[in-house]
Amino acid sequence: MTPEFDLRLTLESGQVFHWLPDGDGWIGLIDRTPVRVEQVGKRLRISKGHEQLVHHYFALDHPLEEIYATFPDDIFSRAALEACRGIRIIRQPRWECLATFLTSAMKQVAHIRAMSFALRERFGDPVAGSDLCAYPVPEVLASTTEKELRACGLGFRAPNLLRTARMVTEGVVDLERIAEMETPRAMEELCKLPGIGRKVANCVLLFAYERLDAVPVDVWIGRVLRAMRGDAPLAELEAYSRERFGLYAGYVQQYLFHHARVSRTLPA
DNA sequence: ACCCAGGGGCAAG
DNA sequence: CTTGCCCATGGG
Repeated sequence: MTPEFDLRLTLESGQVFHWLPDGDGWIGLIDRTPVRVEQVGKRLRISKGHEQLVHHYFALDHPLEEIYATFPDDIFSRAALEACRGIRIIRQPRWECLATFLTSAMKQVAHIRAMSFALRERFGDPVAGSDLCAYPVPEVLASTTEKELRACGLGFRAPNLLRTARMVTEGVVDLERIAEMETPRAMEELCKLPGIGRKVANCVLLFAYERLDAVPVDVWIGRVLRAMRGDAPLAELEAYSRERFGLYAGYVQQYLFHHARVSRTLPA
């Protein structure tokens, strides 16, 4: 007996990029712990001993009904909620989330997955009891070369990941300390890192720092917001969405994003 | 062949 | 403060 939750939608909604289908369930790593999860009707089958970890990771404590009650009353949001009911905003490890979304710039979800797996296999530690590798720690990535990162398919993102890994390793930006900051200050801090702008920083704030009002405005959300409000610069669209979507704007955004992506009914 | 992808950064207007 | 352009790479 679990609260409202859709495992498949959550894992396929473009928040996280390393889970693998396994029969009727999924296998993945939560940081360095290998876990298997399967949803049977309303029940969740979780690999032995990982119940607490899985509940926390998938944020099953988020008050979903209360969150839905704050969704705006327009045709876009209602349709997205109808189609995506049960998606939760996952609590991701900070560095893994930051680095992965740094590499996401101008890439489709399938490519982000491919780069993530390449980096894990090339530079991450193998995890005992699974075929998966942990996401490489900043210290290891900091000691690679741009060429090695390009070999993982990173393209122009390679120098950014390398320099960001170095800055995090050197403590120029402290990912733990950001957790204590007010969101605007945390945003400012994250944007010091090369390859991290407002969009990626908002992804990190939403998926790794539990700032549930953060709205990453990518090309898809940009289309939805322009359909709702008319053309405007990105910064204005972000402010508009947080004002209009409220306390859980990041949740609204995630539903709009996934719905737009799978239905493809919006104007280009 | 052509277009686009969960953008960022920098120069120029 | 805005807009334009380039940055690699792979899939449709």
